[in-house]
Amino acid sequence: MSNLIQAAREQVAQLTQAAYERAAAQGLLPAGQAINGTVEVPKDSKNGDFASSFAMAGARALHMAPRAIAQIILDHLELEGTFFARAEMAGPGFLNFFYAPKWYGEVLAAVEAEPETYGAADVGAGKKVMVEFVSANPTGPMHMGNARGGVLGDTLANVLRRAGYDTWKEFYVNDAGNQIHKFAVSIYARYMQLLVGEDNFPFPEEGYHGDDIKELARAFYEENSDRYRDRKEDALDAMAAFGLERNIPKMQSDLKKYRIEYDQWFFESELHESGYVAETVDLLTSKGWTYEKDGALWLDTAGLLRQKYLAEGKTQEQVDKLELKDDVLRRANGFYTYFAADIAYHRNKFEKRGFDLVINVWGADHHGHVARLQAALDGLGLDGSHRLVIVLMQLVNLLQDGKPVRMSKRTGKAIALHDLLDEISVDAARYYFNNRSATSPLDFDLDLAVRQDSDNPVYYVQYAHARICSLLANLAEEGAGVPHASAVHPELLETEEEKALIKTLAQYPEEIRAAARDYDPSRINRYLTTLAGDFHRFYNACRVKGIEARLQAARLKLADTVRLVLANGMGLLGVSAPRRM
RNA sequence: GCGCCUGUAGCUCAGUAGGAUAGAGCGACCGCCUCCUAAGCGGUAGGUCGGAGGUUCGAAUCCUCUCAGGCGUGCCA
Repeated sequence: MSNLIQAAREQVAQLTQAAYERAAAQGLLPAGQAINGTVEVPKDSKNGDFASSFAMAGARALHMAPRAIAQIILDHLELEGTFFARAEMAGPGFLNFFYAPKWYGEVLAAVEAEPETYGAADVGAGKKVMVEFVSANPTGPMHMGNARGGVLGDTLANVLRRAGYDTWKEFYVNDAGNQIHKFAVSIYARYMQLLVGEDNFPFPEEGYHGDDIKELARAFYEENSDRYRDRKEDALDAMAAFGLERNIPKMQSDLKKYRIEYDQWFFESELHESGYVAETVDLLTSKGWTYEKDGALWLDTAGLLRQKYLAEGKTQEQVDKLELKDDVLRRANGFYTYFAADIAYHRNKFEKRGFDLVINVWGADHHGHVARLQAALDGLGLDGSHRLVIVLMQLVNLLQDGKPVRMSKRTGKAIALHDLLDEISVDAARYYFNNRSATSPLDFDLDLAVRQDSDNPVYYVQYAHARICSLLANLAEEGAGVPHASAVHPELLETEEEKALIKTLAQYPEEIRAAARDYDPSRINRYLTTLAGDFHRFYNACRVKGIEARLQAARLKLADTVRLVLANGMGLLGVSAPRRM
């Protein structure tokens, strides 16, 4: 049990309950009442390390004033040998508990016992979870939205692993379907323009306008000359393959530079070629969820959603008010839609590969697809409503000189991920894109980001780490090594700065747990900023070098413990922990 | 119209499963290195938590209504 906050919280509840029972046995309080008081961490540490609302919550059941109850509980508390040195009554009847030195010592020992994996939780219980993220179309370079999604997904997967999940990172490559056709048509148009002149061959309005398409056409021309001039159908197949063969490795290397590596790149084309899409659609048909209309095969999305919403507790009246629409799975021309392939892909995740939980990181502009995909999986008996979690990420607003720049892959104006990494460090980019929860839109001002050297919060955290490393090196030169936790006298760490710092160290497992629970890795950023701040304040208030030996040892141990937790957290973020700056 | 997300300090955002006097960073202003890294620290200024009702000992947090912004509502992906 390395979660000492949780352990102490539970102890408060037990101590309070035991005191109540002792008082009740003496007839001072009515016996046998079940009272659910909460145990909170007060905002102001003057109000203790924990506050129990037992007396207020029990006022009604016990027929007594909260403060009277609190006083009786207080008189019957037995704190000998616990994590707490004392307790007092305050305000409307709060019972405030204060840590004993023993607890502070335990925190240092807990980090020492498992520095690399400190913070581990078992909320995942070994469940197999897939995090699918970025999954950008391979028809062009990745943009800022992909950069944010990449950091979010990668960091989330790291957090979930630490929280006890068996995690798997995946990139879904949309190498089939209509947009690949448009991709090929675009390359073909640029290719023909090379051969006959730009004005003599029209570029399709729906095509991809970016310069990267021109470069692909030129490269294709250099390999094939004019061989494909009058063979458009053959050319499209060849060009699609050519473009993907160049773009996909580029995406892989860009992401790798960004320190993102996947367990698997899953190709949509495999689902089509193996007949798995057709099989999945047939399965939906056999379950009665499809019908034919206008030559196309439709999914009864409206029916599936009604069933889903009623199961979630919406009333019939509420459901009737919704405007639910059905979706096409197979067009009249025999081609399957993206939606059909997506259902098949997710069936594959659950049924074929046995994932217990699937998390997809999507841009918020795709939110309209969440419910219908979950409902379709429900229709297959895969319980998508509970096992498929979509983390919707608000989009990145790209700013230049404080003004918004429209991002569009079609017009080719997107700022590419590899351009970003030419401008700012991977550390800065990864920290920046994880600095807000997914639900809040992120402004990215390129001019600011480039200038953002010392202003960037990542340096604040890294600086704390470097400072500690330097401190440790200085003391090592004097022969003062970091002591074992059992040799530290925690009662010497008595300033507010030292105590606040240790409490923040103890908070780490809680942050991991909450980040995993809420699928919100940006908590780790905020936590590290807090920890670094607490350290900087400690460092400013408490000298380490050249003081009394036992106190120096205790503070040295504290500083080293902070170093370990900073490095641990930065590891989750994929940010480096420098020894000097 | 309907659906999802968001309204908290000048700006960008937190607010831990309803708790005590609502916080941080940036920006502004005033201070702190003969001493372990000043990429740091302290202080000041700045708020009717979009608005109105309701639930209860207690609401930024839960419910209803309402206002504003973003996104979506394809036989595109």
